[in-house]
Amino acid sequence: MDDLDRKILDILRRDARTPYTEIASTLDVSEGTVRNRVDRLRDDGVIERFTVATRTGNVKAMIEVSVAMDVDTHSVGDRMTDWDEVDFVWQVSGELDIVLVVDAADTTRVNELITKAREQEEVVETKTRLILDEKLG
Amino acid sequence: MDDLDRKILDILRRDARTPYTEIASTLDVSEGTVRNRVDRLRDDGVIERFTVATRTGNVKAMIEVSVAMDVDTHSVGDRMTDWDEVDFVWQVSGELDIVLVVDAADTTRVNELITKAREQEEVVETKTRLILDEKLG
DNA sequence: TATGAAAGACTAACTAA
DNA sequence: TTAGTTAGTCTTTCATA
Repeated sequence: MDDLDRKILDILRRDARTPYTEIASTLDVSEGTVRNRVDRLRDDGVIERFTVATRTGNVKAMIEVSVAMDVDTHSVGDRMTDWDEVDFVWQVSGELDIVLVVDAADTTRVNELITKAREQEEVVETKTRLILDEKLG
Repeated sequence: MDDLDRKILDILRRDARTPYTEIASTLDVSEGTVRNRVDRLRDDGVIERFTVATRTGNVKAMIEVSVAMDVDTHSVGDRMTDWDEVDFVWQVSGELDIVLVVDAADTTRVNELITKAREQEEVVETKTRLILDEKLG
């Protein structure tokens, strides 16, 4: 991970469809260099995947979920990855155990997701926070 | 947004480099249809951007930040987007105002980021939670 | 790093609902 | 009029030297 790698990643983060040729001329290296670097970054797991950032609904939110002491948070979390409108499921340290990042049509749908979370027998508490604005680092 | 759109998005979310021809044959439509749909989804803002999910460090964390009553959270948040290792800056509702999603080399670096956040004069409180595991929805 | 070959994406004209 | 298809062309990526 040197400076060139970081610059390539910056460009890809903003637009992963930028052609290697364009990245190359921007950074003043050859197309092959960019391609080799990207391949290596992928092999090394620095690039986890090429993906799309979407906004299918009008409301993004974090639903924080706390599960009972004696249950495996992973199995609860795994189940939630299958729910519609759930973009990410994070296992986190701290007060609550799981954070769902969701992208829903409206607040009613968010509410339905909260209800669904609360209906899981392992879930003892939820806290929800709307994501009012998102900016790229 | 019909079922075909959703299926295309699912595929792209998992691998945005899947060729249109491959998506097309998986979903039993023509390559042109996939391309037209993707273009439209992009124009409509459903696809915000093509990007890479990265893990440059070994520790991901949420740093929650609370700012003083009388300041504009946006200006504080905007400043933080420029910091290294910050992937996202969210303005959120609820107890704290801003969530930084960071990807740092180690916990020492996370700690340095927390310190940096606390050094901002508008910041009155921080809470940090490590992201122990991340799964795609 | 440079080049030719292969793969993929794009243009535009056409068809069907 | 809108969505889908197809054929031909152009661009990007890939493999090799």
